Amino acid sequence: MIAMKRPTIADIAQRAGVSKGAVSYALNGQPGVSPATRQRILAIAEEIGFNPNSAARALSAATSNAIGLALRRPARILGIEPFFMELISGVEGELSARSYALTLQVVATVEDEVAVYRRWWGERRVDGVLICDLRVDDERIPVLDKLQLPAVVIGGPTHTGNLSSVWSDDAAALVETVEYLAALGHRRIARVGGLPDLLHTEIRSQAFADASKRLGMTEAITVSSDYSGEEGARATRRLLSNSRRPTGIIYDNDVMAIAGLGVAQEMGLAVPGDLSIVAWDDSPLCQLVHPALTALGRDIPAYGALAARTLLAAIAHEPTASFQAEPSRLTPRGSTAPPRRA
Amino acid sequence: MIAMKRPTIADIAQRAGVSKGAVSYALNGQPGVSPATRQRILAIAEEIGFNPNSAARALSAATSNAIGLALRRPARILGIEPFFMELISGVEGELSARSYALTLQVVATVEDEVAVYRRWWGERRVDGVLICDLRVDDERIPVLDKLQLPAVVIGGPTHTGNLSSVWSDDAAALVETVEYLAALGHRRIARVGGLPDLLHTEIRSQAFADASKRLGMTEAITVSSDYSGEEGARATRRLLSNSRRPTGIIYDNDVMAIAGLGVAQEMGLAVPGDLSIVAWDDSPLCQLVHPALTALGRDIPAYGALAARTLLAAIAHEPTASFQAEPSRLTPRGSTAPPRRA
DNA sequence: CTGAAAGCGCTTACAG
DNA sequence: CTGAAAGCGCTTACAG
Repeated sequence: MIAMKRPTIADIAQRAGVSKGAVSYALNGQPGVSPATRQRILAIAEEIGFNPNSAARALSAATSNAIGLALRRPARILGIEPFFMELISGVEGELSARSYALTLQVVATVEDEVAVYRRWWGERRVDGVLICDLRVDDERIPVLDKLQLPAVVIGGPTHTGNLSSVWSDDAAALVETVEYLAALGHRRIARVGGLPDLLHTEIRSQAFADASKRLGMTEAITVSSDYSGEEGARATRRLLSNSRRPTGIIYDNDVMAIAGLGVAQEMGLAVPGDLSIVAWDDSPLCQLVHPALTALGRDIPAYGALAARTLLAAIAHEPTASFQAEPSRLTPRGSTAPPRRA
Repeated sequence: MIAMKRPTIADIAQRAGVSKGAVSYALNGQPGVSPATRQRILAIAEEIGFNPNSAARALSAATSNAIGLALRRPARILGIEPFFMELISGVEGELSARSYALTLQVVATVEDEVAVYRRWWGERRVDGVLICDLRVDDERIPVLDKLQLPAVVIGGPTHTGNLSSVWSDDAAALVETVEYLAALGHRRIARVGGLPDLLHTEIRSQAFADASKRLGMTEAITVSSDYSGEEGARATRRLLSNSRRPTGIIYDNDVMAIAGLGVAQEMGLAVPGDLSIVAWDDSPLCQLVHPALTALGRDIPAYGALAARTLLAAIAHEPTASFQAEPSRLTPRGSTAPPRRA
């Protein structure tokens, strides 16, 4: 068999006895062809297994039908956080329905990340990007704004410049958690927070401080970390070595919470008897350990899908806004209980 | 400020006083321009921040400068396995040096996966693809072959049809592990394997059976699972409920090993006293738990980089071959010890 | 070494 | 409703 040239709209036009323009209109659901002609064209396209050349389409329509996602975390940490893969699968659910592709890039620094955006936009590789890990004073925002690259922030809702965002109410979730621990009888609680310059860390820290003060907690400190297990373990060790150690700890991710559980066991403390543990971003990991971890969870794929829809709307120049996803909900499991009387 | 049109080679040509063709040659390092002209063109391109339109380049060069990766795992499982993110970061290290992009797609079924390949290739979205999770009788192989879509298999080295592959010697790693457990004094060991229709599962199962027989193990059974924590826990419970329970278990991934550790603790068995645990695909997760897990690890980013290089060579029509990556190496930690005398 | 031109496969005004 | 044609921004033979 001779290697066949891939079919083009010219082939379809020839077989249907119409112009290439008519084929284009028919294929794209545009007006300009009669229903009968459209049917015929569609049937031929289907029959010969036609797929439009994305480069040709991109070149003439000035649209790439791809969106970009740059992830700036060390591979070591990226891999063990289920968050991103779940987010990605939600994003793709939305994209593939419209034949959009996702271009992914792992970057090391914010300079690299910004360079990737410039290159992608300059090359017309993507029609827009999704931004993660919003910072309090985020240098990406002005760059994106200047570039006029359509972008949606996953996070916020403040500090997003002119960009739309999708966000969930972390403060509310944290208040719910502190109230839950207070109701169990905890008076000394701590929090192992994520990277301190991330906006959502700031929001959570503030909510934690406010809620614990309001509820009459005698101590309520936040220790910063980088989401890695090692840092989570180190922070836990420091907290538990204190003579007035906390009876409950809230962790900003699942990985650190699991590391914290390991440290407690290593130090001979019973969970939940001596220490209650709450993990943010519930994931299957939380149910792998013993006891299973009480966790704050949300539908991350739905969050990603919302972000993708918002970005697609921005790309289509539809009026967009910032959207609030559902807040994280607390699922009590075996790692939380009233504190044992000293 | 007026929104500026993005610069094209025509702009550069005009400013340099040469033809577009000369600009193209200069930019792509082709012969056909004098060193002085090339310098001048490059300087102008740099100055005005020129990036070639990827669609135009793709259309005329019939190359997309992107490769595709379709991942077929439920989002739930994909997220908690560090393997893929580490693989991806290794792949990208190789791609970004050559300005190649990675197009990622999460799929649910093999039919969807094959449909994605057809569409990508039909649309000329990608120049080649990387294939994971090779099966014993893999329907993707003949499709890719027929499509003439350049592809490299991550896995093998057998059952890859005409495709090149990168692989590591799982059998050797498993033999090393069984020998290690035997040297510690274990006589009854078990294995919780991955999906049974994956080729590497088959290879590991065979090696496990052979090695344990050769070393005089009285019992050495493999239980199949799907890599999820729930299945790992269930398999562990079943194995440990046996009156002649194993004193050591090898798990095909980290997640199941951690779940198994949880089950042992739940059943009141000491690890490593009553049960030794070995995890495949060492990851930071293995050091999160207490005791830390003895694990088989390899440099996954390097594995991904090798795969990317091989695919790029295949795309460039360079002669390619299958490459063997380093085998997994065993890192003993706290979860393995001589079995306690019953 | 350089220029002029065709062509990649689409989309989209513009005429009929 | 349909056709003929220009144009998107590159690459690449083909002449000079």
